[in-house]
Amino acid sequence: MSTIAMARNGDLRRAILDESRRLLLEEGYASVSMRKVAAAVGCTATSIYLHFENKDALIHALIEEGMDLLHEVLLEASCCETPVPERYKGMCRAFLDFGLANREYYEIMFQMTPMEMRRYPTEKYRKARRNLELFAEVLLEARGTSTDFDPALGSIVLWSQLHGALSLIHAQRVDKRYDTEVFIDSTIAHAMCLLQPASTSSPTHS
Amino acid sequence: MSTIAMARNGDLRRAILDESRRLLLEEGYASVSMRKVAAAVGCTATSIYLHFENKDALIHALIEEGMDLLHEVLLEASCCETPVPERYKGMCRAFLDFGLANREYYEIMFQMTPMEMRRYPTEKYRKARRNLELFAEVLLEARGTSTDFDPALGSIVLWSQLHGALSLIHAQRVDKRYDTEVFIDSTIAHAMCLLQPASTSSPTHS
Amino acid sequence: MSTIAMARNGDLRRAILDESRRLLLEEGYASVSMRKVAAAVGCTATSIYLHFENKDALIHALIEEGMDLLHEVLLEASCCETPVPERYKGMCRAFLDFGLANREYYEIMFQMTPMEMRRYPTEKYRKARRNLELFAEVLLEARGTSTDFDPALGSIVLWSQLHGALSLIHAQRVDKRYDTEVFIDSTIAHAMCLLQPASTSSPTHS
Amino acid sequence: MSTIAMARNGDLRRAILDESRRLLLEEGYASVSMRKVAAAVGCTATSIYLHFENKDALIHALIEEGMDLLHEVLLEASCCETPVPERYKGMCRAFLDFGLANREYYEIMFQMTPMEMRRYPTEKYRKARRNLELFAEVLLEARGTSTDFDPALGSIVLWSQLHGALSLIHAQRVDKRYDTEVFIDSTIAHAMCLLQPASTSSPTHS
DNA sequence: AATGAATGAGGCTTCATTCAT
DNA sequence: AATGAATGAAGCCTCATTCAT
Repeated sequence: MSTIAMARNGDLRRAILDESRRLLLEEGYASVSMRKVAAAVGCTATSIYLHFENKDALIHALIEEGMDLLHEVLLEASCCETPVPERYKGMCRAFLDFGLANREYYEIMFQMTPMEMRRYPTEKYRKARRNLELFAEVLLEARGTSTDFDPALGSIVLWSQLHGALSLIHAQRVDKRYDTEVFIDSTIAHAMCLLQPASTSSPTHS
Repeated sequence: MSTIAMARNGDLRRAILDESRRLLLEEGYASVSMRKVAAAVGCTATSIYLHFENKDALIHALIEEGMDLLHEVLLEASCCETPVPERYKGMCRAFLDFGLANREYYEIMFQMTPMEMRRYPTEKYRKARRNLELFAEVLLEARGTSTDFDPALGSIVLWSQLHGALSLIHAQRVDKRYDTEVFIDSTIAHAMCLLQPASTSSPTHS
Repeated sequence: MSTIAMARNGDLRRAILDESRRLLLEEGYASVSMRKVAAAVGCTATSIYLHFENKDALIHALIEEGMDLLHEVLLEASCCETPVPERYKGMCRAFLDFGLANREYYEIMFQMTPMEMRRYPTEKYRKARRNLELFAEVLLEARGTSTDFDPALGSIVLWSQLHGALSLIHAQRVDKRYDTEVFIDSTIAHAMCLLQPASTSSPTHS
Repeated sequence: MSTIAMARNGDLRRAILDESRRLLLEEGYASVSMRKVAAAVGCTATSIYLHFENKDALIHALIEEGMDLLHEVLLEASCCETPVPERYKGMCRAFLDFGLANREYYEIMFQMTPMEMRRYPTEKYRKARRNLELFAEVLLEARGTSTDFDPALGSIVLWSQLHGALSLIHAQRVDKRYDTEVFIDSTIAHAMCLLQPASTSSPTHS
């Protein structure tokens, strides 16, 4: 035990976060218990409380890390000088890839209900919202603002669509006949619609 | 205790299902425990096992009820003779309304991971798939089949989008500045895109 | 369920005993629970109580059957006209074979302490004792009665030795280097000593 | 509750072991449950898990204590300079006395089936085997090694005989007409046979 | 900054048994 | 002769958290 403790060189907080994330990703949310994290990190459960007020605070910290990671990924996809459709597509793909590669991370970030978790502190939500703003920006660039189109609202719609795709994939609800790759491509194709005004043709009634 | 027991004359199974749903709605999945359900219903935990083999079987029964309910709703929205775009829109709205009105059902039906729950028995999945088929049918009617479009795949994409919207609403992740009604309308508007072939031209605005 | 019930043709008591024995032998004592027996037999747990006062009574009945079975086996080995040493050896082997072939049976017959089980009714013990008497008889025939030798006591000593061998085998405590067959043979060889007066040679002190 | 807790100042582990043994002795193995032990010792069931990984680990600890105790007793009986027959007899008696005086230990040490208990860790079996080796040594000294006699095998046969005697006594299966003392003496007398080659001649009395 | 001991609540599940029908 | 509904006790175990050191 002391050897493990030695290895982490004083930065217990860091070690706790790392092991929590590893446990989350490798063994699922149920394995992120104070005891198991402590065991993995080589310290006492009690020690965790010196660095995190309680389990929720630990989870919140993980969520924050996830949000930052996602933000980096999206920033990179959005700040380049590629033309709008490609950039938009790249951002969608970046979001989806992040969700696919970090299932459990993604779930605590976006799937958890306030009921299951003391509410994620409000000030941190702002950080999360930056990601949406990146989507809003590219939508603004593509379609401008009009009475017909609100980029902020559009970004939420887009996000919800991408989120839905990830959510079903994670829950293994997508028909196995379709490869994840195929489904992802169709999802992106559908998301591209948001770059253009709705076609005026069809909806007659209403 | 006997007074409570009196209250549910005879149909304990029904009472268990109802209380489970209520707990699910009011306190979240983690709170649905055999003990709590028993307490809520006014019987022993053991008694639950007379009606359900184990906790999973109880959850599965709820899922099945939800699936049936959803199917009814969608059938009604789909079988009428209204023209395609209206019908399609009606089905989307029916799905969303179902999700909004039955969060407790919806979450166990579509949000739960196989890891959290012994897999939902395969034969029951077939029942669940009927709902997707209704969507596929209307998409087929609207767009036919082509190398560019697979109605079955389209129905999954549609479903995933609607699901994403519900999922974020349930998780209370949608910006409060937007009324749920507004978000729902935009969601449906976006879903309408699937009725038409993707525009071949690149977007015009830059 | 009714088909199974049909199959047993009114003799539920017999079916219960048969399934209990099967469960005992195939799945171990822990699997002999009223519910499991009932499930195996295709009736209600309650029904068992119509035929057996309680679980102990059911176990007692099994024990009795076991005792009878063992008695048959020993009778056959003892009543023939073979000369004493062979007959004696045959009886030992019959006892050991019975124990090897009916592990769980054997354990409820001889291993269970009164603590684990309401005491086996006294009148039934008499039945059990018949088996010892067969051993006593052959010992009497071989060595007669003297101040040095009491056949009844000798039969208990013999029985305890054979029992010890079976008990260790059942508990898988015999060194794996020795084949069960080899160990059994040595056991019998040692048991043969009882046919002869203790050698006067060695024990000097005391 | 605090008064009981007071009583065991500091050594909870010891108290748990002691109370487990007492329960084992007084109520049998089936009654050794985490809850009962906790109640007897005056702590929470949870607390037991601070000292023992699970129920098996607790039982294993008891077994180990028993093994050590038995080894001490046998060592003392075997290391003295008394001549072989006396020494051998002393060891037999020591083993039997240990079993009589420590039924609770003895039963978990030698009676328990792997099915009832996750297998006793292999490395601890080595400790148990030392006891057999003491018997093998004295048999070797008495009879040497030959094609007719394998001291190791002989020690197992001896052990099984002694074990059988104890097992029947514990299960209260020995006819009450015979005093335990008398039965024990006969057992030892029979065990003495192992010190000498089996007589080659067939028994004389018909 | 960290630990070890302890707790109380609660998780799912199985059991033998009873009672009214 | 048989059932179905129900119970209360108990099984093992894990959790987040606290407190004294």
